[in-house]
Amino acid sequence: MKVSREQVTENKRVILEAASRLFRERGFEAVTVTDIMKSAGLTHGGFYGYFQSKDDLIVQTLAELQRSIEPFSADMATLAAQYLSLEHRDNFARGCPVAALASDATRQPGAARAEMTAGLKRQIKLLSQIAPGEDDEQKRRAAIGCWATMVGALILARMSDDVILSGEILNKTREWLIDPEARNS
Amino acid sequence: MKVSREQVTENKRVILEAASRLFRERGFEAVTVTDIMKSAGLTHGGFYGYFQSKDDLIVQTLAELQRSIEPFSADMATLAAQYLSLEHRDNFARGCPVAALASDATRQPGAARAEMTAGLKRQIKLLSQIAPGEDDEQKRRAAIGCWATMVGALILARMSDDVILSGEILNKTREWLIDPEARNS
DNA sequence: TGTACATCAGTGAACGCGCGTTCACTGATGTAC
DNA sequence: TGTACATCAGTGAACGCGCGTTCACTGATGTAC
Repeated sequence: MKVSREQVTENKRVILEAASRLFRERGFEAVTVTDIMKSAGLTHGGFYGYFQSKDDLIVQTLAELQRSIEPFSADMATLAAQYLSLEHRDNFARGCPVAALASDATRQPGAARAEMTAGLKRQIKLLSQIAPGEDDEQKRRAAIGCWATMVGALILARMSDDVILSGEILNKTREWLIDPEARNS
Repeated sequence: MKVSREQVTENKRVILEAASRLFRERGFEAVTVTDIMKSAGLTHGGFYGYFQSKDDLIVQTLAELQRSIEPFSADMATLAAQYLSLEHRDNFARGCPVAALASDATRQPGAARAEMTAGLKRQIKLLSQIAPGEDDEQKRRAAIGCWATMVGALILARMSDDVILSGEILNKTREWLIDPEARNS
């Protein structure tokens, strides 16, 4: 049965939101079109009224995630403490898409890679604004270094099935990252 | 046709080697049992004489990769330069399994996660031996921090389809990591 | 050492299954008068 | 404003396909004498 134009707009939003959650939880391949539509309260057949293909959905989901990146209000130390928290580690669905989809995104075809790259550029630019350094060059270098460190540590912490090691990776990386005293002394 | 006992041992080695390469290139899901056996010069039917299931192969492949980690002879700066090189970025098949299989490994069932965790522990222990620091505590923290940074940077560099950005991520992270002057000054 | 036979690694057709995708149909929406 | 009709979003059965896995068969290996 046909639904109203407002409902169509809302449905597309809900489908993209469900896809965004499920992809981060289980990866692109393990999530089926039926899973996503069911999670959005619809049946699988209607999917192709909204998207050309599953690949198209992946691209639009990444585009949406990329657009939703906002400037950071906190400083780098606060951001690192949030990013490297146990809550973020355990919350795949609402957490960082780069960490959740790391190796999956790398293997996607062109259009998805392009959206991911646009997101990386935006993230680095925004991080540069709160990164330490005397000039733009130093700030950008610090932004890239800190960003790589946070993403890497979250991935390693999620990979470990030993909760002690997992927590240690998050804590030690945070200390190492934000406390200059603890680093090369 | 039956083959000799030596050939059987050799075949298992070749299958594991092919799996190790293909999994790093394309991920666990995208590689089929047929792909692996063909790459090892055999047909898919023989696979179940060597492994109980595809999951069993994944576990044994990770176990083999973990066992092959050797102590580092270079210092941290040299290691970072190798790890964050264009050659390593472009060579998935022979490169770091942690970076190549990051999000895939996280979603694997128990036995595979356990092998991955054993590998992480071994890697951190060996890196601690060449990490900077006045005592074991500091060395271990530096090992974890450096390791997270290298893994994260390689993943980000591989994610970007913009070669300029990709190279910049590798170079700036290397500078940021090994040059204390360039960091918080 | 040579021979006859049991063993079993490798082959490739076949299986059940779940996936992405299609399509005829349904019935509420939106429009023309 | 009310009515008759065209539109089209959503449904669910069905499709082709490729996957992991099984199995009857083949023929070289390894062994017993």
